[in-house]
This record gives sequence, structure tokens and C-alpha cells, in this order.
Amino acid sequence: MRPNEAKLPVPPAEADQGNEGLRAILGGTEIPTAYRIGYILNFYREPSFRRIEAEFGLTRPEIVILLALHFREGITAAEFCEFSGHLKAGVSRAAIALEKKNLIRRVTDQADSRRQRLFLTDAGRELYSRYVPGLKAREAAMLACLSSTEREQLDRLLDKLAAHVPDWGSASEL
Amino acid sequence: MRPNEAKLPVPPAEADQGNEGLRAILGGTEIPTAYRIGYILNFYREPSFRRIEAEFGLTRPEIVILLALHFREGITAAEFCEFSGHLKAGVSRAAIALEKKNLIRRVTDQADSRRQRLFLTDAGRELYSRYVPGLKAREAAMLACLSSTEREQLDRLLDKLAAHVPDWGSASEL
DNA sequence: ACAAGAAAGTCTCATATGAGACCGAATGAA
DNA sequence: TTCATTCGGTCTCATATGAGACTTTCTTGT
Repeated sequence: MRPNEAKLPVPPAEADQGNEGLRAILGGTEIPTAYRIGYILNFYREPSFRRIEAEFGLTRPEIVILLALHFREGITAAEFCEFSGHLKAGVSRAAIALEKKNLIRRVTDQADSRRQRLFLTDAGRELYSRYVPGLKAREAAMLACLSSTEREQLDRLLDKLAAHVPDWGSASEL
Repeated sequence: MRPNEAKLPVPPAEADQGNEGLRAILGGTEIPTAYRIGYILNFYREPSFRRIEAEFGLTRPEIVILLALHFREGITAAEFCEFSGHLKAGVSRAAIALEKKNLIRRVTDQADSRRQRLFLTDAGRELYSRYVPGLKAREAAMLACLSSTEREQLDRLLDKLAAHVPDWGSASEL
């Protein structure tokens, strides 16, 4: 499925179909780069996450917490909020739910008893290992059209963008 | 604000601080590219959209429909679903709400009376023009760390990825 | 022409989410 | 110490959202 007949100001059928369709989708937006990133990420993330939600009974924050714990165990909810952009209420709910499902443990920090460090349980690790292959496969499908040089380029650019996120000035934006 | 003290397996304080923080955030995930894209987009989109929601009383699908109509008027709900990844129920609700607010008109297609083509009203165009500068400014902030060559590279790569979205095989994924 | 099936859009219901109030613990100043 | 303030986390309430049933219209095959 893709856009069929665009009745408005699209030339009949001259250029190769791919470019015409792409123009219809990405068109003359005023935020071309952000729009493209959003478009691509939507088609990566939505189907993957919807499937995980349905199949494993997890919510989005739950899925992401398991992902994050996998490479950064012992993180606190507040730290997770900082770099994930999720709201603390959602993270709190998700952490409680994950503990109830025995997928993580929450351990009160001795140095500061307000904080709770989060750790994967074996069950959590096991569940993670059952849904992450789907995410990897879809990432591979997404990147299949790029050469290895292009993938390196892309990762380098994304790293650079990610490194400068704190400079965007969350408050100053219009 | 950024990740403070990563207690776990992070070397004390040797490399420049930026890289250390970046590693703590992007770490050893198994889906590095998708994760990076998600991270960056979250920090672009969430604050922007939350602000628009709060200030203009629009929901996400409503915001995106106005954006899309701006470069592709006359689109139908189904077409919008196809390329935006939104669900038809949400798009239907949003279209009804936008019409109620006088921001769009819905015109039944004569060729197929099931379809309704969507058009911006003057009020819709005016509202759009009030919130899009914020999105543009934030996009500019996001891209500020890249040289113009790098931006061209990025856009080229994103276009390529976007063009191949239909090949990902929505159903076939694990 | 007619029936069967697909498609566009709407509706309903259960659930997830965002915003912000709230609570208890830590920090800092007097 | 005591008080005020900040901070991590939880809770509540209103709203947005996803899934899928449903209605009407179009398409296709006979």
C-alpha cells in the first residue's frame, strides 16, 4: 500500500514512481529533516512496539525501561527520565508494574533512600531476549537499502546530533 | 541537566565529558541506529508537540494533519493514514475535531462518496503559521551542530531510508 | 442486476498517558 | 537543632489513544 492517486498538483506520470511517491509523502514541509526523521521512525517503531505491547503485555515505558536496563543496570527512575524524555509519572508506573510482573527489582539506594535503583531479574532478561530480535530484524530491514559506508555515515551523524541534544535549549524554543 | 554519576561500569573521568555522557546514554544497545534516531526524535518532538498541545488545544493527530495538509491539501483520511502511520480511528476523530474548530473543511468526494477530502480553512492556515515557527526553530537548533555538508549528507540518507520504507515488510517482521 | 467482499469512515469501550498535586527524604541556612 | 527548599517518587483525575465492531458505499464476479 502506498499513496495512490494524488489528485492535486502532482504531474501525471513522468518521473519514476518512487520519486513521485516520495515527493507526495515528504513534500514541501517547512521542517524537512525533522519530518523525515519522524516519518522513518514512525514506521520503524510503531509496528514493532505495537506488536510487543500486544504479545507481551508491556506498555511503551515498560518496553523502553527493559531496553535501557539491559545496558545500564542500576539506573534510577529520575536518571531514566533525563535521557529518555519520558515523564516521571509514567516511569514510576512502569517500574511498579514491571516489579509486579517480576521483570525488575527495585532496590532502595542506601545513600539516598528516596532513590530506587532498578535491576533486571532473570525473567526480565529472558523476556527482553524474546522481543529484541524483532527490533533488530526491523532495524536491519530499515538499513538494508544503505551501503556499509552510508550506515557509518549515518551513525556518525546521529552520534553528533545526540551528543548536542543538551544544547538545544529546551526552554528557549519559541 | 544530563546524566550525573553513572555508578556502574564507567571509567572514572578520563575521556572528555561529552563522550562519557554519550556512552552512558546510547550505551551498548543492540539496536544502535534505531535507538539513536528515537533518542534524537524524542527530544525534538516531545517538547515541541507538548507545547503546541498545551498552547493551541490540539491533539497530536490534529497537529500532524495540519502539517500534512499544508503541503498536500485535498488528501483523504485513508491516504493520510497510509503515509503517517496513524490509525484511522484517530485520524477520523482528529478530522471531526478540526472541522468543529473550523480549522479544516471536509468535502465528500463526488467520485466516491465514502471519501472525504480535507482542506485547510483560512483559520487553519493561520493557526498553522503560528505554531510552525517553533518547530522550525527547534529543527534549526537540532541541526546547528552539523556543517552544511553534513546536513546534506543527512538529508540524502534520510531520503533514501524514507524511499525504501515500503520494502520493510510490515507483516513479515518477527 | 445481484450478491459477496472490500474499503472509508465512525463509534464504543477499555486502557494508557499527561499534568500536576502530593508525600516523605535529603540538603542547606540560620 | 529547626525551618525552608529541593528532589525522588507516587497518586489522582481528566483526556487521548488503540483495538476492533459497525455502517454505508463501492467493486467485482456471476
